[in-house]
Amino acid sequence: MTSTTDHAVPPKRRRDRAAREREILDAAERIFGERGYQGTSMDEIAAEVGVSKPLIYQYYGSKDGLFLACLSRLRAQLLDAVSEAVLAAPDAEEAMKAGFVEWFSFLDDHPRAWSVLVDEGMLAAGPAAQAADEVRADFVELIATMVRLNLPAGHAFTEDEIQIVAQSISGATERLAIWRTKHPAPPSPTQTATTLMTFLWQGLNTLRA
Amino acid sequence: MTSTTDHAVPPKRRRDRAAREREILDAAERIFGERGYQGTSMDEIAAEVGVSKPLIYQYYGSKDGLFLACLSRLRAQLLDAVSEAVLAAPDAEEAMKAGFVEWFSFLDDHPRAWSVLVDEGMLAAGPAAQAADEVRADFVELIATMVRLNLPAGHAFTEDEIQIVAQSISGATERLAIWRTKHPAPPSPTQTATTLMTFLWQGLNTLRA
DNA sequence: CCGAGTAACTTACTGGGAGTAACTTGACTC
DNA sequence: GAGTCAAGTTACTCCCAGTAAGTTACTCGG
Repeated sequence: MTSTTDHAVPPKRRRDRAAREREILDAAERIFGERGYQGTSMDEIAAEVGVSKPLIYQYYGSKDGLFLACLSRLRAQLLDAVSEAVLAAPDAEEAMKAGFVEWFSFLDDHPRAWSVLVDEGMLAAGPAAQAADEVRADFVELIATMVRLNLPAGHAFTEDEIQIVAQSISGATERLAIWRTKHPAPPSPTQTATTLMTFLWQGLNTLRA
Repeated sequence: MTSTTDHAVPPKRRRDRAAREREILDAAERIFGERGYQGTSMDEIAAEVGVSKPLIYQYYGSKDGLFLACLSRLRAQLLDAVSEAVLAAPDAEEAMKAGFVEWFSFLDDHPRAWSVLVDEGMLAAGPAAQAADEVRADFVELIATMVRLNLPAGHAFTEDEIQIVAQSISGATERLAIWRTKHPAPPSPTQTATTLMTFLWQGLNTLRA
């Protein structure tokens, strides 16, 4: 008598591809976030999902591919949050500040996301590098747009000059995010954003006053 | 007759520890610079030096340890070059600009060094992470010193605020260095430094004028 | 010149993890 | 219920970081 174990534990049913991909991505995001890229093995992720390793390879191609997929999704969420804050602001100055506040807040509220983002340097070499750059480029473009809006109509700035400014700001925010996580008692997102904003807006020279 | 093969090809003589360590470090720097951290195997470095792998482990402990040693030496050279430029300048503004010019120039002239520096994110996790941070911290400290010198004597800035500014500038320069390597025709070190300097000094707001 | 001691160095291995070839199982269609 | 195709698995290979245990060259006191 096939002792139908009570109310039928659904014993690992098959799911369609999209659902499994999401499941795998969720698990990967969590584990990468906890242990970092190097510290995570594909077997571990497979075990977590309750699936075998080759399935993950079938869907994501490689460890880099899976990591990149996590990275892209997280970056997109972050970009959405920041964009929303920026668009809701009344003027350029407020927009930039709101963007910074949201950036630091989001990272405070999503520590796992954060770890994945930090590890993206891992992809510096290899074929995934270019894809990783493109993901990051969205952010620089948002900043560049804000910078352009802040310049007078007939300004004399070249595209390279605008890029230099936008890249600088992007690099600054990323470094500050890292700094805050190592700081025993980091300044609040608002405070950090305010100081950064003042500095970027006024410049070093006028800070003397 | 021990046929002294002509003018004695020294057939792999032993060397004292310090000399071997330097030899290993040089080879490691070159290969890490060419293939990146992940793409380099310890066997490869060992073969390059003409020595067996365990010797490298005896001297440097681990792959991370060896990489960190390369990183430290390169960072020290870079810091020296930049410090010298900064100290030779007549005032704070010139000092900062000279520092930026030297930073970008050095990285242009030492592409291998550069690749290693980019890959330092590789150490984000693991026990080497803290050591890597300390190496980088020297740079931030140099910048922080310049920032402090530029502020009036009885200023009202907290240490955290100064750190925010210094970290931002450091992050900006690193990101710009990466940007320049991907740029098909990057602006010259002087040009990049000038634009960055103007932006940092005047601030976004005054750029409008 | 010779043995003892030591530092430089090697051979030969383990373990773990990325990636893959080849096969099986379940669900749906006609 | 036979055919078919996607979902999924077992059972490997290879590569590479790291190590245990031994061997060889140099040095220094006698």
